[in-house]
Amino acid sequence: MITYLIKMSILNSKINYTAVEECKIFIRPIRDVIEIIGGKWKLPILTALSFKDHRFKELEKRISGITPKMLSKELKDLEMNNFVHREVSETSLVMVTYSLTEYGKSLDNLLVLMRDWGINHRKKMTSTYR
Amino acid sequence: MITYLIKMSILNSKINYTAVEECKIFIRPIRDVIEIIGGKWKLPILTALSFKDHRFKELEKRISGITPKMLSKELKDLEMNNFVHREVSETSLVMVTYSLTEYGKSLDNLLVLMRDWGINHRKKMTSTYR
DNA sequence: CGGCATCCCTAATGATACTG
DNA sequence: CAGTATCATTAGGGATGCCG
Repeated sequence: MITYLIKMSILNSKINYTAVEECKIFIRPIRDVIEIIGGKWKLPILTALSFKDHRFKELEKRISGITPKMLSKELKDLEMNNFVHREVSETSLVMVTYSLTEYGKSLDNLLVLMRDWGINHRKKMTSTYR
Repeated sequence: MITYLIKMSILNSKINYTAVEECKIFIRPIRDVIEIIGGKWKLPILTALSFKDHRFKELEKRISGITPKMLSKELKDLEMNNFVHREVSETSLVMVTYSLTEYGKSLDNLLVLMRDWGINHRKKMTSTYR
């Protein structure tokens, strides 16, 4: 029988595992993270919202190059994951305001770690090859 | 004049920043990370190599669904980033062995954090919507 | 204003066959 | 065995225009 063991570590442990484990236990949650913050526009949107709440049009103007279609799609994704709050207030015109949720802000810790790792990696790569 | 300030935090600080800052300082390194471990096959390859060194054909068999073309490409990427070491030894047949480098193993810390965040997020999402 | 619907294009991946 | 070459497919976005 195959023994199913959960590794606390992913790459440093010598515990055997099956292809199933490889996929489900380690990879899926990491993929989730990548899906959540990956793509071309998720991070620009999140950082924009971290500064202040934005209306749809404001975001569109601030994030240069984004189309309303993509903005709409990405905002929906972020809202579905509870990172972004969407609030409609009908004055005379339709007005929709997007804001970061507390949960959205809690992404920050992870983002900082990823950023620092990335900065370090880039340093390493550029210093190695010259 | 616009003041250029580096935020230690990404989403929790109220310091203003320009679109340039948004892109270059925070987003690019995070994108780097995503590019390095993203894609369909990078993580399966890394986890496979973490267990033991593999030859090309072994990886191809172990990682179900991958084509030699993709395997070759992904291995090249990983090698370029210094995560994977490629060693050719000519016995009677051509034999190429791939292994994780120490630097590749150092990815582990970050992967564990991402995984744990992802697991937690998935829990949160499934408990919320039922 | 805040979006959706439609068409379109390219880059990434897959399938298959082949080579040193 | 360890890949490469070629063709076929697809999905992620862009461009544009329209609607409540």
